[in-house]
Amino acid sequence: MEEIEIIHSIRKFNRNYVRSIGLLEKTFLNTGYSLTESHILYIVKEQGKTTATDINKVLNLDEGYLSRIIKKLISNSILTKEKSEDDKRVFKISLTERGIKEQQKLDELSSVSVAGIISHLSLPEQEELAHSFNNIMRLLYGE
Amino acid sequence: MEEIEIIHSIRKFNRNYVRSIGLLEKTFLNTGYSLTESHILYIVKEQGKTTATDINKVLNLDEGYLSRIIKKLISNSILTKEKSEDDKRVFKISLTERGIKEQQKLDELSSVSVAGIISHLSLPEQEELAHSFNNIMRLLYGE
DNA sequence: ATAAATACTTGATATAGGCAAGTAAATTTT
DNA sequence: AAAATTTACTTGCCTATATCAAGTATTTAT
Repeated sequence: MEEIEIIHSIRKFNRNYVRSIGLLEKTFLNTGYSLTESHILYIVKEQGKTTATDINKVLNLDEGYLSRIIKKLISNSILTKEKSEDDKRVFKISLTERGIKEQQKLDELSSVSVAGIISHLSLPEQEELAHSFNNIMRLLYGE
Repeated sequence: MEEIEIIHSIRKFNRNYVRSIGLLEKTFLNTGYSLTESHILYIVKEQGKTTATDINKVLNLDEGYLSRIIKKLISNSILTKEKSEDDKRVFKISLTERGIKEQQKLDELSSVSVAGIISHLSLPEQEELAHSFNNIMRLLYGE
């Protein structure tokens, strides 16, 4: 296979996939959260008590933008922050009770959405699909 | 493989890929065009003389939004429109000379960007990658 | 002839995202 | 140990992206 074909395959995928799966829409699965917000909540769930900086090691957002999103999520009682003991520049961020529930709801909705997208496939086909996605992850990000 | 693992694989990919490849950024590859604008130009190149409706069969944007983007691209001399003969509600849209050049530039930049992303891989790995992307395209969209 | 559907436009508004400057605390340099 | 630099986060200001609803003109269906 020539490089031009390889690039062509990837670009074709890029054009189609992101849009078809709704990742460009302003609100994520009509939840009232943006894709970025839902990613932040996912990361806070994963990392437990964390910091804006640590969140941004994953997301690489504009710092000011991230700060504002966190502020908003705090004012909506989804997140809380407390000043760190050892480094007074830092705020420890975590999910509130309500935040945990909301995150789980988003998680569930996301899974249902993906389930819908692959529902027309047989189980072997779904497995093949997962295998291809895993393959890409491994090749691009080494995991 | 269980369904939950399959869904997990896909969601993991979704979380990582879109962001890593820069498809969420406001301007596409620092070109001054948005991702959506560059998709529109790509489609007009592919379809030749076409219409807003036909573009939107691919992109599914808000009609008003698409109308405005086209308007902007026309005022920047990237696109032109002329009233259709047979259906007077319809405008035929096409690339101007300048539009053709701009589209080619975007095309080239996009390819270079993808080339960069896969540059750390060996050719066999790149082929495997392309194969995985093709596989996903086939399974999800039947091509 | 009337109603309904299609193709496109416009107004108003929300939200996402980007850039730059600024504060405060920690770390490094000299 | 004072000065300079870096790090963590915030705020102001702005633009672009996207959404929703209503409106016009033309075509198709009843």
